[in-house]
Amino acid sequence: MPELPEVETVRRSLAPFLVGARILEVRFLSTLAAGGRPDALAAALVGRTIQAVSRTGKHLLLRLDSGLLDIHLRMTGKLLWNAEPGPHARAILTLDNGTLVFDDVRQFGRFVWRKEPPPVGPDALGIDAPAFIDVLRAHRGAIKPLLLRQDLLSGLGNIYVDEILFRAGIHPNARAARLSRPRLSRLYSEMKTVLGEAIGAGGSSISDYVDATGQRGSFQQRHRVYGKAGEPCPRCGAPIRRSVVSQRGTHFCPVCQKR
DNA sequence: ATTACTACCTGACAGC
DNA sequence: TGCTGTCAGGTAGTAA
Repeated sequence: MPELPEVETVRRSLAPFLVGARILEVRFLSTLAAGGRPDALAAALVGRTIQAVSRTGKHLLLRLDSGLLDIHLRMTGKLLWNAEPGPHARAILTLDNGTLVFDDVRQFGRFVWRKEPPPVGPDALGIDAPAFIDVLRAHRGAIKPLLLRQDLLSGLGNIYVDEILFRAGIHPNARAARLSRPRLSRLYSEMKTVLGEAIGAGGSSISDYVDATGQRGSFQQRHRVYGKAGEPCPRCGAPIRRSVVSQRGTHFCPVCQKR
């Protein structure tokens, strides 16, 4: 589910409750969520105070007195403030001012205790244009798989890559190293624009994404190609096509997006 | 370095 | 109703 705009929306909705709060109890209802060692992780958290809530890429980071709790929501993870735990609740953190429930149907999400920030590339909202262009020109492959690589650039996922490539007029299979600097510069500015708009809209709620207070996002109403196979391209009217690129459903306009 | 494929999990939905 | 197959916002691991 969540890509950079959704994780950032969760961060913003959660930070006012979490910053300064003390962790009183941690219960993992699924050992998977704790990476297989729920007792050790719970012990590292209990008694600590949350000093800051930050984000890099799709990782939500709670800074405690002694390290970082790295929460990755993967596909279906949700963090819910003061919600009743449902059938898919995987962890419950009792704080001195409320309760944080981690809900995750598919159980891909993870809580990881770290001393250092997660090993991912520069955040898509933080990277500057020259660095962005250099990263992409340094690789041979198709542009879409490169944009999805979190070790190169962190935060983009399947929805936003398709939306950004559409707005930049670049075909998902275009070879990154063969794109001109002006086209990559355009890609950079469209990336910033799309991510900014999506955060402003509270993210994209395709099926079940909600922020920490249960609010859905609305950016799905502004998707131009994602999930729109067969519908007319908003720019030229040609039918949006769906293909598979690096094992991911890929949506694009075969007329507007050039290699 | 790049690409392909499998696996991890569960649920929704289409088609028979 | 109920079975089967496909798909899903993510990523790690292995092999060619």
